[in-house]
Amino acid sequence: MSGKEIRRSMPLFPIGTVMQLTELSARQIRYYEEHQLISPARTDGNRRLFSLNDIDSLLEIKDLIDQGVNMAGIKQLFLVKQQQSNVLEQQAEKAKQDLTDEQLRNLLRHELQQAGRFNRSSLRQGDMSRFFH
Amino acid sequence: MSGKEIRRSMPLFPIGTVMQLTELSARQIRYYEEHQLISPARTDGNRRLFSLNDIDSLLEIKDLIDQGVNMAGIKQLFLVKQQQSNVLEQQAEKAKQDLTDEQLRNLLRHELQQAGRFNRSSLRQGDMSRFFH
DNA sequence: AATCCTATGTGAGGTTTTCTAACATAGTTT
DNA sequence: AAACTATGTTAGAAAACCTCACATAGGATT
Repeated sequence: MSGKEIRRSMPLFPIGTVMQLTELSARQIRYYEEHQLISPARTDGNRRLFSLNDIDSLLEIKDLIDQGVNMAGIKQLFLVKQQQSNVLEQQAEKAKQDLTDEQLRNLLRHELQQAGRFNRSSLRQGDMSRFFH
Repeated sequence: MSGKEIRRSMPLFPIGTVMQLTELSARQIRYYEEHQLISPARTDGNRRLFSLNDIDSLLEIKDLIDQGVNMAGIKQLFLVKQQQSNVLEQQAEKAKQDLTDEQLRNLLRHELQQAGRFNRSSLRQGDMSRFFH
């Protein structure tokens, strides 16, 4: 959960924009929320505001639905994927603890070089990088 | 005008989101539009939709206003900057025409490697890269 | 000092967008 | 055939946004 994730999770888009970006109907988007596949933020006035992550999820949902997966299946897939990334994160964390100071410096340097780029670790291919260069 | 510019100019955000992102009032944003410092798109229902470029411009406007520059000054600055980038683009275009095929292949390869990253050529320092990693 | 100008605040009245809730339905699944 | 799933559609209400108009503080101009 570094800075970039905070940014990618910023609530920015109203449902109308998301409809166009994803080519999903409002009904579909709300239905997926109802089934807890996404959890868009709300304004004070109770209107949904979606993040880039939400849009990624919706595009992923759309793909899976096209492939015949139902709500339950998608939910499970999301769960697994989340666990996976948790495991990877933990491993990375653990690996760091085993490093020498020298190695750690190298690692940090490389991570810094990565900053400022898109680097989604998604199973999908064409995610939001389609919309922002 | 490559693909990425199309993306950065996509109308996405309603004024409410832009207000929060820029900490400008709706009145201010509309006033700057009235003075043609920005030209946000409109929905079918006549609501403004702002792009990432619009938000960059607004942040730039805000900086300049803080520094005491008035509307006319900002307008001139924007004009100059646009001319500048036009010149740069022309130069780049001209340079390409003078290249050998070999050099051209190299150039294209490098440009492709750049794809998928943010690379604003703005005078400002902290632009939208603040919001998206 | 009186006036004008610039940038912004505020409010009214109207329209668009979104909200929830309900009912409808074509395809599955049981 | 009955039930379920995913989606469409509609209605009524509320939020967000629109334009236009008037107000005003602080600078600039006369």
